Amino acid sequence: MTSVVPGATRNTRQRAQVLGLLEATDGFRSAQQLHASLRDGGAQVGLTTVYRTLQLLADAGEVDQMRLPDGEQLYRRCGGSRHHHHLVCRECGRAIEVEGPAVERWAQAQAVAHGFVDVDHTIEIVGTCADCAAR
Amino acid sequence: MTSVVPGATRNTRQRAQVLGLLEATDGFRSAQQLHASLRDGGAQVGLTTVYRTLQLLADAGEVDQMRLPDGEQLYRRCGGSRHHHHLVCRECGRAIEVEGPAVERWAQAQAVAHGFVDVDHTIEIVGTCADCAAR
DNA sequence: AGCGCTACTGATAACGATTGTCAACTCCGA
DNA sequence: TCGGAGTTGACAATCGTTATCAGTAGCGCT
Ligand SMILES: [Mn+2]
Ligand SMILES: [Mn+2]
Ligand SMILES: [Zn+2]
Ligand SMILES: [Zn+2]
Repeated sequence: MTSVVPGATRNTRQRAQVLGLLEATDGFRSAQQLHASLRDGGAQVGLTTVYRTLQLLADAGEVDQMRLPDGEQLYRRCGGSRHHHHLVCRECGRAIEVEGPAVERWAQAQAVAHGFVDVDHTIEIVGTCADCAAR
Repeated sequence: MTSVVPGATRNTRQRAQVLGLLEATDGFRSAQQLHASLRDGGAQVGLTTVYRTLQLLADAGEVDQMRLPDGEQLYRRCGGSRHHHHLVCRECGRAIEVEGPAVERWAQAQAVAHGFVDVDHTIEIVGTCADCAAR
């Protein structure tokens, strides 16, 4: 069942192209940016399909999602299956995956201490990368 | 200059009403929810003004902002001026302010280690509170 | 290889939260 | 009290995302 998109039942050209572009891209990109890149590259993919495929990939844990201050959704091919967070450049979108076992435990402990269950968390570090700062 | 909204030059009835409602509310609420509450309470305030006032308060650090998974913005009267984060109930919006000096240092250290400058971060813990879990 | 079922696609319309517009209004200092 | 600049609010516009739905094309089956 070697499917391009885990969870989906059919392998389509469009899904392969979206995932292919994500593989070749580092840093977070929006659905619209990805769609534009595909069209520019000659690929024939609808914007709706890009959104749908990204949602499938996100649900399957194959891509990470983050949100800009203005609410726009960004996507990025996700490294391993290990739980992690991101250090993102606010200028160029470059993203570095980071882990922090201590932070995970802290978040869980805070929630439990207040009687919360089914706990989740979002942690994002934003800054300007060395390259963009030098520019 | 005892203004209801720090940074603003004039004290208006509308701004006082918005801030007054926030004072009497615990948990995160959306601009539209706050507007509806004001109208229900007989207050005469436009939705646009509610948005603008919330933005002013957020810029002044008087309210905290967070975002639901669907992108909707939520606001909450912020306790002290100390930097902190929130433990939020996904059911009822109840919010508890939490601090974690170790987490702050971790985020800063991660960024610096990768050459990032002008670092910021967002940390939110989401779960179901004891009351909502019991329901 | 051919067939048929149905998942999938995509142009388009709809949606909904937020922001822009601008004439009318009202704080507030002089 | 007056004047004008900050503020308001009904309404229009924006824009990322989702819903429609008729047409298309994977893929299991024979
Ligand atoms: Mn990742
Ligand atoms: Mn707070
Ligand atoms: Zn950068
Ligand atoms: Zn609750």
